[in-house]
Amino acid sequence: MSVVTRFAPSPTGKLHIGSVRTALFSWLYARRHRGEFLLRIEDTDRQRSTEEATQLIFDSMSWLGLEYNRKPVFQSQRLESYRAKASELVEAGKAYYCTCTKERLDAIRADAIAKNLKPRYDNKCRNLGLKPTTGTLYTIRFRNPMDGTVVVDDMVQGRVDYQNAELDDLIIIRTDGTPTYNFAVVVDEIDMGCTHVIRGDDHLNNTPRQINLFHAFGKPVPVFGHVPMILSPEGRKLSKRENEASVLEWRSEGYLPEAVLNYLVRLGWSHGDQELFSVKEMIENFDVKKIHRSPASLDHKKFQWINHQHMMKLSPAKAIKLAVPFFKERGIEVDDSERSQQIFEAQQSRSHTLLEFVEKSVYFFSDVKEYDEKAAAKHLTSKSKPLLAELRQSLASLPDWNSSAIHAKISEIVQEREIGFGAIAQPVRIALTGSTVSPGIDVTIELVGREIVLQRMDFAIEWIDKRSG
RNA sequence: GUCCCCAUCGUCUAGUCAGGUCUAGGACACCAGCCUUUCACGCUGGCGACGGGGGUUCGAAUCCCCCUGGGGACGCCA
Repeated sequence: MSVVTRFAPSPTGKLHIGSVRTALFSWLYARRHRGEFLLRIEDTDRQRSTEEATQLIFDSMSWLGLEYNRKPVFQSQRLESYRAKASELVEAGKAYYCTCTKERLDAIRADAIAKNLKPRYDNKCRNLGLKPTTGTLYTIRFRNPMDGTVVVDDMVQGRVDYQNAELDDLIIIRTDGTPTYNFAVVVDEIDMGCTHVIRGDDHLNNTPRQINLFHAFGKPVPVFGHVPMILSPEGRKLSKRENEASVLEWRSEGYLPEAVLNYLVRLGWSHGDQELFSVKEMIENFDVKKIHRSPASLDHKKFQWINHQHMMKLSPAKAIKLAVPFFKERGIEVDDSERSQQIFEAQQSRSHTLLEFVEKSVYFFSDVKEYDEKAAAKHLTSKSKPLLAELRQSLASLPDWNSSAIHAKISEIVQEREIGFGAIAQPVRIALTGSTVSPGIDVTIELVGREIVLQRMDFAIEWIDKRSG
């Protein structure tokens, strides 16, 4: 039988990276076994589900390249199926109508907690044989077995046993006719033909209930794999409110989708000592057995390093294409010219993210508005002024405008005057970029372009005059 | 409270299932040095962990028990 996995997020906010990782693992598992990967939107909670959140899920999946094989399934469009399935169970005596009010349920729950007992339904309606009547609110409850053991044979967690006595009769259809989570999931898993369910380990405790439901339907139970959660850098639970919990936030911070996947796949999973993976390598080497059982914390520095490694593999043409929107946000139009690509190549080893590349490269594309104060005070002085002036004249008449010719010219001046390379490089760097940080000065001069270089050097010389005068 | 899961450097992890080759390996970070026109990249070296206590065994990071610590579940949320 071929493998079918699925990702089933609820559209109630940002797409959490913990969820994204389970999506990745499910996707990887399906790809690895040449099976199918499906998407299901769990939107039965009408209060909390939103269109925007649904769109966010689609956007995240497509940005990451996590493609699903069929049209997404929306639980909200399957309400009739759930009701029909619930009726089936009632007719078979495996579920029953319950007229207990929310208030009564709250009361017995409060009572149990007060007595330090596990809160559970008291089975009041279990054997009443109630029939639905118009005018009274009722739910449908699953008749859970009273005794025996449910075994979860988990791909990640191993074998976990639960006593049926620990479980109670869960509501499967609410008073408004909508299904509850545990029920809808089982019906969907059956209808969608899911063979493997990989999800967060916060669902492990739901699994025995769901297994009983599968049994009630007489259907095979899928293979489960419960993966641990992702913790914040402080080792705490990652709240949905936190920005770093959202993948799309990572996109706007300039991270690459393949790097996000690489970072996430290494969180809780390993393949020997290998740190860097292409998507192809992940698929080839993915093995659920190697998923850790313990939760992992986020580490931004390592994420940045991984992103940097992927930045180094990026072709200049693609990098510019990806960076254009970031420049645009800053009001800078950048084309895909040869020059733009060379600028990326010059900055590639200095950029952890696309955003960092853009922020460090604005002076190539727009005016230098001001100098770094300290740097200017140190390097733009009456002492460096004649050096700037001499280089400016040489550059103005330099026959070949390329970095090696520029480098040769600077070397010439430096040798004549018997000074260090930096004595001239730093002042020029500040004149051209406003700061002490840039690619090699020869490359920087070349890529800023002759006309602008001359302008900025003139301005720097004037600036020195004004300062000292 | 009850049930369930987890526990190797600061972090991600290898090693745990089949105990010895582990005075515990790799990566990120950090520190020092090299390279050097700045910043990076790169290179070299350093710091740094088996949560605690009992067992079993000739031998335990690896197996068992207890403790501690962390997390999850116990909803007409998912």
